[in-house]
Amino acid sequence: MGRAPCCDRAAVKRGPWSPEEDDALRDYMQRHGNTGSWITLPNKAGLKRCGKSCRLRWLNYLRPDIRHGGFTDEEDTIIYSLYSQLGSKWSLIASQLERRTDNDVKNHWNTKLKKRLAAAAAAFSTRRSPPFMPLPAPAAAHAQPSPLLPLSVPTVKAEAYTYDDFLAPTAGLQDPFAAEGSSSASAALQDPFAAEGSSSASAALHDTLAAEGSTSASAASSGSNWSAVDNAGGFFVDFCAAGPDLAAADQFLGGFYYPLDPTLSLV
DNA sequence: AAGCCAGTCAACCGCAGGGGT
DNA sequence: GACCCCTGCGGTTGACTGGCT
Repeated sequence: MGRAPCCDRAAVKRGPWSPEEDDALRDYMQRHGNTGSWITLPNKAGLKRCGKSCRLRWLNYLRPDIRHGGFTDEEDTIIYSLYSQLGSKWSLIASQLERRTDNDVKNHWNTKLKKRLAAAAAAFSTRRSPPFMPLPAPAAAHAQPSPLLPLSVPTVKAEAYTYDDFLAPTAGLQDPFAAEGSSSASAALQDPFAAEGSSSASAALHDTLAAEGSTSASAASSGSNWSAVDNAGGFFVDFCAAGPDLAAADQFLGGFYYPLDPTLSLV
């Protein structure tokens, strides 16, 4: 037995909303706002709709402060990055994007980004074996939540995101290696490229890959590994707690998609 | 012109969790 | 603590559309 339906299905209209219904809901919300409950709103607004349907229609479509479609490369980058950290926490991801709904982000991921990611992974796997994993796995797939959370992700930024944007220490950032007594590991995790003598993370990544003549790079220090694998327009960078021999990824900590050129897209 | 197919996205469904009683 | 109500969320469905044969 399932839960009782929230409303009488025979008495309410379902399916696509008509312009008249949109007008009625929009007019009601503009006059009164949602001061009461969504359950009682349909009656007050003269709608033969379920309250949940009204809520969804307003939040995902009629609300004036949202925009649809046309995701920018910058937004795509943020979505890739946050998905690698959070998994399918669409409301959290949407909260990092201006005027986007969770439903829109979810649809965008399922219809476009996921396919681009799969295509990039397939293209990569035909060339060589990745050092650890070619794609950041969703957080939900890991037994432990990423200790890198909460993220400090800028929501308004004109230029491409850099390595530092996503891993800069924040007040809430925990040092995953502090308990292990390692003083250098967290520093290495925060800037594994610093040792390369480069002033910028992207330049260091470029240099590292160029020096290796390779499409991937990795490094290990006392307690952490990082690895980067390329695709057409950037790199997937993963961070893992090192295993006993420092060569194996023991625990996935986080990762992000790092676009070397924001004007390029995957695939 | 008709049928098929894939892509897109609005909408639905059911569950989880918070708050009130 | 148990129960109920309501909201929020994520997974899924299905209508619609455009391209292709």
